[in-house]
Amino acid sequence: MRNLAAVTDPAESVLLRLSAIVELTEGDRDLLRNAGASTQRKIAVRRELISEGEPVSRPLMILAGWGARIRVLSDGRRQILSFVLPGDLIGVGRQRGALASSTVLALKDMVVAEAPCEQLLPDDSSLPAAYVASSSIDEFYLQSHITRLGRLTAYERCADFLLEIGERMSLAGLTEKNSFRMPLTQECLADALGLTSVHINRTLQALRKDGVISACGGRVTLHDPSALAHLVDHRRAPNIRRRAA
Amino acid sequence: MRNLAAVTDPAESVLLRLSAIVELTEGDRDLLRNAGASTQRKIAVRRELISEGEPVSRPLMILAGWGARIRVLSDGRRQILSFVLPGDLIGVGRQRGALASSTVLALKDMVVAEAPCEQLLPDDSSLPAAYVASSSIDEFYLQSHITRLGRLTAYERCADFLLEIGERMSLAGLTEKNSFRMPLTQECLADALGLTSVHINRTLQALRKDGVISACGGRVTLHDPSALAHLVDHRRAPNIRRRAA
DNA sequence: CGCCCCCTTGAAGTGTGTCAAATCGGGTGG
DNA sequence: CCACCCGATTTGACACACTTCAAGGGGGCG
Repeated sequence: MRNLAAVTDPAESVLLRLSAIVELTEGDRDLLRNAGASTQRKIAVRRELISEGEPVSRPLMILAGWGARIRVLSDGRRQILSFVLPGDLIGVGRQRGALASSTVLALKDMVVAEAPCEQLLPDDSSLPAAYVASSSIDEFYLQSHITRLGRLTAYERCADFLLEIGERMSLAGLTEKNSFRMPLTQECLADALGLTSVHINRTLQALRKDGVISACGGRVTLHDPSALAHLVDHRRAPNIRRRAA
Repeated sequence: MRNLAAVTDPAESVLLRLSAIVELTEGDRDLLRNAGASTQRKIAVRRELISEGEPVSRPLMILAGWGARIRVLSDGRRQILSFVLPGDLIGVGRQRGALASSTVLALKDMVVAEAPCEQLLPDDSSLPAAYVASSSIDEFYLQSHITRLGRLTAYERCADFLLEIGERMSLAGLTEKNSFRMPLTQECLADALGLTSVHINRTLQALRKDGVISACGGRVTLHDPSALAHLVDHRRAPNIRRRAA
């Protein structure tokens, strides 16, 4: 049972996600587990994990909770650039001391830990490769988000977005069948998808009416992900080693 | 005269851009100039520099020409994710052999060369730092693009976009005062900014009528960049060492 | 000269935004 | 256990930014 494991080991999501990217050595796993156990700290809702314009701290791994990378315009308009999920790494492959290009906000209480430092790894470690691959996956999702905002309708944006989150939650071992927790308000969805919360509401209703998703109590179920993926021409991240299953 | 220098040394734009990011050693400059002279090749318009889903080749530096990173949907809709300009690096900090997440297309005839290989650099080289910083700047621009598409009006999108391109051209030493060449069709602009070419046309007219830009013969002039930047809440890339001037 | 691509313009349609009010649901205090 | 409150969701009516469709014009190039 993956979910039970996630409870026992705080770094479980990170381990799952990274081993879907590269083959981790046993040493790597220990390093991650140790870092997860010894350097973890909590970030309360609404707190900023990283603040735009300030020097970034050490690279972090996300053990639990949801965050969002955001930009806020001077008149209050807000854009969510990406969501930060358990298993994700942030700030790896950045030069130390560089200024953050955007703010990362905790949407739910989060637990984070410091990612093992790249300079102090054994020679046979595959973590450097994992870090590089992890950031190319992040870049892929940024590109997908651009395409969503630029060329998809509201209906397609929602569907495509839910597919992506489902994929990412699955990588972190946080799905059961095609269902996962998604503790986002419709206003958050709106800020991510470039719409208003009113329109998000109507669009989600349309998706439910069409029977492609159901949602209740912060839990989303995709009824037929592959059919939906085909419908909205959804692309999955390349460079992920598909599980045998 | 910077422009004359750009003619004499093919790697001039790369040198200018990278030295705005980090302090380059004399050895670094030689490496870049040599690579620029010895490994350069041309890419004809409409040719793909990188093809989505295929393994990426060696990291490249752009010596001349314009390219675009694109995604195409199955029904023909197209989104331009970013533009590739002289001085840019592409594919640095990616694991060799990984699959490309998007296609890079030459919009004009391009000249590219292989970027000096990270493994073969002298210890005092600052190129690794430059590569890392260069890709965080790329990421910054992706984030800006998301914000443009998600939360700005057509008018703001165009203005913000032109400011960004002006900034980048200036880094590569390709501006004169506030004017630069921009060989993009309005359809390209539309595909980048998530609009139709018809609407781009009308929006550019509005910008001209308001006296904020003028454009003729593929040359754009921004009449008062800082006022415009303030108007549309434009943000410049962090981590760029401003020239003393 | 004539073709082709790109830009330009007009008129009409629609997806999404705006504004405002009602309802729901979960927490809190009496 | 009920009364209240607050944020989130839902609904309706209307407005408008942007799209669509279609036709015309301009400039480079064979």
